[in-house]
Amino acid sequence: MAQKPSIPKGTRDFSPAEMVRRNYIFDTIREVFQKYGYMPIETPAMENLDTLLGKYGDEGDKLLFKILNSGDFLSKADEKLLAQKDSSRLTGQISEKGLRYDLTVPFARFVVQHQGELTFPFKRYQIQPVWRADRPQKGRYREFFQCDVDVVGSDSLFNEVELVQIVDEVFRKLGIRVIVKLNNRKVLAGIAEIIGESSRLTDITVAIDKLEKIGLEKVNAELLEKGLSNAAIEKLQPILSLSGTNNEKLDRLSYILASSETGIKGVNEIREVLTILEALELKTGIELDLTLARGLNYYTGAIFEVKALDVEIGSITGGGRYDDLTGIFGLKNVSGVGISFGADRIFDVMNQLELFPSEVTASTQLMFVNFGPREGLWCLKLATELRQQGLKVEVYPDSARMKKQMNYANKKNIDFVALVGEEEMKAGTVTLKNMESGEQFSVSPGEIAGKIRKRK
RNA sequence: GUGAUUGUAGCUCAGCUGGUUAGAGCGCCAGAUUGUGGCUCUGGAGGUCGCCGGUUCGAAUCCGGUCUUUCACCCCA
Repeated sequence: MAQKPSIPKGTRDFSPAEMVRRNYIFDTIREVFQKYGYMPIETPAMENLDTLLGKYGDEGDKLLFKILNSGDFLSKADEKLLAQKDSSRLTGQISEKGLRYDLTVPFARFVVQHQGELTFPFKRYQIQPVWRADRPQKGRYREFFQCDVDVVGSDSLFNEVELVQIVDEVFRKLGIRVIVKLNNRKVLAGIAEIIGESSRLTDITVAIDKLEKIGLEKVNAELLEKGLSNAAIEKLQPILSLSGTNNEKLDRLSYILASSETGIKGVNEIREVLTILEALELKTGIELDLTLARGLNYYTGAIFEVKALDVEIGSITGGGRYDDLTGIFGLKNVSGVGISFGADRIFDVMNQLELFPSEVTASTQLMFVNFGPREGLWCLKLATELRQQGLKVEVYPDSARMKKQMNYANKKNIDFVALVGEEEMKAGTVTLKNMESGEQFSVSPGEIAGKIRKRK
């Protein structure tokens, strides 16, 4: 052992057992996306740094993984900056590429760059890893997968509705009970407006987003610290403590926000989405939650978040509408709305609740023990036939000691083992052994498939 | 970026206030059983005690640094 191998902080290997489960989640999500007419795209792991910088706020810029230029990158760097060890300013000279931070910004870039080839409204999904140089902690990694669905080029609220339908269908298929939380940035903007703190919208949303986690008092304390007036915080209280059914909340809100044009627009949008959803009779519960803010600043309309009902884990899916994401890349007036499924957290939820169906983890159904070249070849032929009948079959590659071969089958949880030695070949039979019960019988090759299928 | 925390065999961990050849369980390999896995028994392999430096006659043990693990904050999926 020369050195202990390891992987970078916050990254993970996935074992076969984990991969079949992860793929089950990805496949399920993909299938639903396609059912609604969304098509897959992929973008490079790395983007030009100027595509990424400035899109996620100062905090986000810090969390970008930057890629060193190739070659003698230092020779072109500014001597003074080098001498001063000014890393932040030096970065621009020695790095021009970075790993993608999310899928939404690369998607916006994609839309602008390929606008001539696309048909709008453009519906796409994208399942790829993203990277953040965050410090890892519970349920947070430096490399993780996002499953995004977005539609751009349509202002219709039908799109919001459709995304909720997709959420409903995905989680129903996976067997996870969830609640969809809905809010609207326009409502939040309206609230900021009527309490006279329009310019502090971001501070307000970041603070009230924590309401559930840290409580009303601490939220107020944070708002005060951010420089909001006592009067404004006072005015905010009845809004934060709003309760009742969705409709009751909406009625109260339209009264409170009456003087804010933006606020009322937001209320109406929520009302319309909820009304349509009601007509569609979804299984998933939908709750208007004013404290739902989501950090991402580019959201301008609806905001979604999905929480699992049976596990404490935070949100497992989230998204919203952004009116001008492509604007920064030079394409104006293209509105989009999308959501992102958090595959890693969904995985954790399903594991905890043991929701993975047994077929998902099923391994090889039949393994032929290898007795030697002649027997092996005979088995290879039979295995080929059985595979054509849809069975999962393998032939042990080496004529190793039988104990070793049986052990392999046992460890791999293989259902049946077939023994074909000299005797069986002469008699034209196969000795089939059920690895679970240990029972063993002699059958003809034609009976094998039936015996194995009967077990299910 | 801030504050804690962890690191000893492939894995999970023990190793008392520094003292001789660093242990256990599980796993692995071999045998009991040369065409039969899981159970049992017997034997065996496997460790520069994360790394670098310091204190000391002597360091897995104490000190400093560094990396790593986990957790909270910031932020976020």
